[in-house]
Amino acid sequence: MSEEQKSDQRDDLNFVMKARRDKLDALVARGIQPFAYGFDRSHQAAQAVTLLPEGQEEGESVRVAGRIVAWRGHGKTIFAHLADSTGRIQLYFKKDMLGDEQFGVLELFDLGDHIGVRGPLFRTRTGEVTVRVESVEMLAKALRPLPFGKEEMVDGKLVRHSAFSDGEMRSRQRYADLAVHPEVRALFAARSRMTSAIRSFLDGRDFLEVETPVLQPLYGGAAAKPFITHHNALDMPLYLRIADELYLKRLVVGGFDRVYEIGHDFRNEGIDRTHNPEFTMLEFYQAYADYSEMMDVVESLLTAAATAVRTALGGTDVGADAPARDEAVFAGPFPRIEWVPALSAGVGVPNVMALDHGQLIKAAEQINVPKANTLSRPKLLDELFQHHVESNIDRPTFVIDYPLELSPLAKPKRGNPALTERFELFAKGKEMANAFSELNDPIDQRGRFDAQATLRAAGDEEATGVDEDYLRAMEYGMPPMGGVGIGLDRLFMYLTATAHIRDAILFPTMRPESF
RNA sequence: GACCCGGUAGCUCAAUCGGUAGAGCAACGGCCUUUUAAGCCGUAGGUCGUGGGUUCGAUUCCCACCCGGGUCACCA
Repeated sequence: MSEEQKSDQRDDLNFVMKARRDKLDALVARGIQPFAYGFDRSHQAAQAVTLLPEGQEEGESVRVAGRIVAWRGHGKTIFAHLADSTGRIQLYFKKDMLGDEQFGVLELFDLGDHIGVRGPLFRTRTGEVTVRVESVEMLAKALRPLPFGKEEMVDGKLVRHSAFSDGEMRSRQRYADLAVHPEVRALFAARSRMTSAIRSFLDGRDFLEVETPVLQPLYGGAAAKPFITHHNALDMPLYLRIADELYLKRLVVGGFDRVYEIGHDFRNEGIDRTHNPEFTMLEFYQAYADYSEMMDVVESLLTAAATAVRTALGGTDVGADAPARDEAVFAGPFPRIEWVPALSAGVGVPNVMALDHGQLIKAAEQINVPKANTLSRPKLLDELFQHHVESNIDRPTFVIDYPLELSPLAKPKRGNPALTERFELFAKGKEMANAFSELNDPIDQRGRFDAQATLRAAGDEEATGVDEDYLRAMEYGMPPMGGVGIGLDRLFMYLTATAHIRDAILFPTMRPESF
């Protein structure tokens, strides 16, 4: 930055920020360090409030720290609220108590400043537990006003006035969103608890958490457009992974019978209510298990995740209608319905697989699938299934035994090679998990890779190449195994009834702002 | 990518059938020693998303673009 720009900086600030800079200067002039190194807290806010038993008027002295979130001056007294990660506590400043000099410094305080205070607890006329402040320290001056709204309790419900509600700004400036919205913090805290619970669940079943490459020379394990980057020293392209699958299964070849990974996958596709270019995927693989064993695992895992979210949300206002809050939703066993009979019943025919292409197009047109006559048979079947079955599923339900033509990565079903040993878990009409008895025949696998390579050569960007290294691993002998993939953003959205993925991700991908 | 909606003060919003804009909160000054959307009096604060066009005059009408949202397409 040039000297010229630097000197101009203050002139560019709006009047609100100028006033705060002036206060900062005034603090320094009075010998007060506006950005402290620490503060010796005795209690968190929520904890301090509980220290004064009902009926007691005066209590012990506490030291609490946090952000000023409300400020009501009355001349020679001031009431304020201080908020930390646990909650808020009222502060009472009195000129007689602090003395002229300390009380005068309070003129230089603003909403959003971090301060630390010390003083005894007491109960105000209205019964609120409050700190009678005997000393106060500035911990960090806020030079930019936070978009605080005002709050009011109406019939026991919190009503916000002039709240920070612009969705774009809340996503871009998540720090501000979190700073002024305790319920947003509660939601993301619940997400963290959900992830922890999933880790504990898998760890408890002897799964090993591993880390596999995000930068990959070949991408695979799903059908999606990748992000491409370049490694300078090796002078070669690298892809950001679209799935963890192939590396995790290499590890099972290596003798780790149960592995899982929680990490980001990257797909270079559109952004909408349920898609973010990077998202959190859980994949886990269990040697010697088939898909029916994995259904039991998924059922327990989902219940553990829901319990964690329910516990974390606790008494907060977040997600009153969240499925996680209703224990009954997760009471097992989850219903299991077979793909072909379910769809046949939905369409109203004895066996949907017996329909020819023309009949499928007709059925698709009846439910207003656009350009139905241009779609392939698998795509038509999928459209029909989404409409007649998926969208009607409310409580967690396993759909099992998909047609082979819809499931190129799954092993054929024992006793019926037209089907595969595959299940998907659905809830509220959305896919929660996808799992198979994993293909472990390297000859079959090579054939499927070759087919992909042909598609790729024909211009299908989502088709993958032949992964010779993965085939080599499989040729060494890959035990049979069950594998499951669960998109954690979507799982969390379901559990908390969050409608937009951007509200389930702390920093969703957005176009950059110009500054 | 297509279509629709939006972008006005720090925040939440209003208005202008074309004559350079208002409110509440926040801010600033004053009064107020138990308030809690504190109150009362006063003050200040805006390149009306950006760039062009039409016009005596554009925040308003037209065009393009940027940013966001929605619907659709895409995403097995």
